Amino acid sequence: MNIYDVAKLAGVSIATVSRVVNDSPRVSEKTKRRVLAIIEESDYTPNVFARGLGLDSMKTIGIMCPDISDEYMAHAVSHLEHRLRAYEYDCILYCSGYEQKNKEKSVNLLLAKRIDALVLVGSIYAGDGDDESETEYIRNAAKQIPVFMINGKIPGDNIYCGYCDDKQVTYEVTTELIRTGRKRILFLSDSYSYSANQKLEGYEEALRDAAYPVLGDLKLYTKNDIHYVRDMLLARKDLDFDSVVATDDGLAVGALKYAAARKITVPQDMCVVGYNDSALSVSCEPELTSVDNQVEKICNNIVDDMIKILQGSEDFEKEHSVPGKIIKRCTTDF
Amino acid sequence: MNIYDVAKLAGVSIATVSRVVNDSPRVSEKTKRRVLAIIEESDYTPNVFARGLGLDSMKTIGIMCPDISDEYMAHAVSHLEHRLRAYEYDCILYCSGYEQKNKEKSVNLLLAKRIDALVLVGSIYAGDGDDESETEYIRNAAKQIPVFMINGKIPGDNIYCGYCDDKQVTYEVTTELIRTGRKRILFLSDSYSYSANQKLEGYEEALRDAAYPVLGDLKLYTKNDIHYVRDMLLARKDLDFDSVVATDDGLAVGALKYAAARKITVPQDMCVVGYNDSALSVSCEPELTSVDNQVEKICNNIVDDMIKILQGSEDFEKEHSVPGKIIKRCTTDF
DNA sequence: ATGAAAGCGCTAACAT
DNA sequence: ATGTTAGCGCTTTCAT
Repeated sequence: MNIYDVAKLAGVSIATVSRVVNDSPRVSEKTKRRVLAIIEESDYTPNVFARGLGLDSMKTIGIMCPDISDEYMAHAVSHLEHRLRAYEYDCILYCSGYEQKNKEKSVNLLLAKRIDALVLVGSIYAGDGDDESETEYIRNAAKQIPVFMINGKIPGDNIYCGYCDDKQVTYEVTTELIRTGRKRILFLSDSYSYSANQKLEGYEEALRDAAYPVLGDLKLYTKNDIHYVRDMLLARKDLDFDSVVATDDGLAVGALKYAAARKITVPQDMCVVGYNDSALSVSCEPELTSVDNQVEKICNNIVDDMIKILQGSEDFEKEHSVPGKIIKRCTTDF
Repeated sequence: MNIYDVAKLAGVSIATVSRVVNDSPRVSEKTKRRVLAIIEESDYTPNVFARGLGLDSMKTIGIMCPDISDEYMAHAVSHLEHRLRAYEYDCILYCSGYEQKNKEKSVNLLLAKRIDALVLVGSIYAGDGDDESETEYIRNAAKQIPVFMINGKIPGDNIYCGYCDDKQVTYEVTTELIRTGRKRILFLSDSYSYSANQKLEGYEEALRDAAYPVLGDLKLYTKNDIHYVRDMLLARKDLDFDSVVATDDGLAVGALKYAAARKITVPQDMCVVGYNDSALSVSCEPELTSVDNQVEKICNNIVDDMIKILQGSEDFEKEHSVPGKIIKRCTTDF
């Protein structure tokens, strides 16, 4: 059943059917009703490929993330999908993995699909900020279609960014820890991404502002695996710390497991703060104080702006920064 | 840059370019090389819409799940996406929510996209097995394209199912609990889905086989929220149980929190078994014995068969059942 | 081995 | 208000 069949059945031309389907005002109420009736009873659906060919768009947004089974990214994708659906856009999902080569390849495959815009979820795509060539492929993509970053920031034409102010909130967290008497705060991270670097900056600035030394020993990079972190900490007998600022809840829970193994009481003898306010944070014992980085808000902002940009409007922000929110639970005494 | 431009530059017809692009053997090695060179240096990519229009396929699979922020579904989608990518299929993702109406609407929107096949993730789509009309929209979809269920089973032409043998493994878990002396086993669930019903059957059969009574009191349906479950259990002072079989880790962790609040020692005075072997199960304390329902295996099986079906091969299974695996941790004494 | 041309189903410019 | 028709860029059949 195509537009010709419908036209024939309704006794009109295909142009009229097309007008009806696209809700053009240049059709009389009467014919419109007749055509609509035929469409209804014949179960006609316009061929999206033909339409795409003509308009050079299928109203599809490419969403790329390193790993959809990561809770944070899954949440981001969930919000993006919902918001985009409200605007009648579809999402095609690419999980690129974490390797540079695959990230580049995925972007190219996605571009070949003639998507209307590209969303990159995860600060991993922003690189570590040092090496420009690392993000070259993103700037190239932006030459063809608008590119949006969730939780990442890279400069460039046609690139729009939304992120949590990780530096500020990590500064606040660290400062609270200092205020409540912590002397040796361990910074625990699992990556050198843009966002991890922001968190580190906030941590260091808080230390400096409190006239604390910034010690290399107290900055640890490890694998985001609860047991791995616990065992690693257990093995590092030289390490002396009375609190932990982690860039992810998984790392924080690992620290909690370490405390349990060493019979260290939390929060009295050790404070822990996680990041992302994930399901882990209420599953562990004691329940974890964590930072909510407002991914829903970021995603909604980005989608709303994307639609405006795709419609050619000028009324949007090139960047959105939202403040993080400290969710106080039981692993801190503030 | 389109096929005409490439043809002109290479001094051949568009048919030849098309043959080269599609790796047809009916092109001389020499022209092939020349055309390939032009394609390379001009960055030509075939227009997927035009190709889709001609072939009536864009090599795209529709993946639908109620909620991608659910860990289980996120994992399923992750595995599906990876496997499909290996076969050069793209995924378009729809999150339908849990309401019947939206599920039906989402399927129809997806069908209108002229996807090559549809994957339904989550036993929620299989209904509760009682009401046929609830799954009518799926059988209708199957009239147009093959439909695949991850963790669900509904009969019908062109519908293919992959699932974990939830009944069997729940039977085993319950039997172990009985063997280790548990008398009053609470069955905790959050839905009446196909899979939840299978688990219930396994639970009941185990009780019957052990000549235990099957008590209505001990079958509880609640919300999948850790604190909610804890508080609900705390409020039900009448309830007497010495172990819990939960259909999801979140529920199980809720039971654990209840035990902690009541100072009940786990596993000595109360055993708990979760389901899905999620990140929660190693985050909580003590760590949770859980059932791994082998979602990766199910997804891979389904995708492999899907490809065969799309290629017209007959060498596939209409159904895949994989056994669940009990991951023993610290909340049981078996 | 290669080319010419029909056809896929739609949108939109133009004609009436 | 409605119809006619030219693309959109590809695949494929049929000639050569």
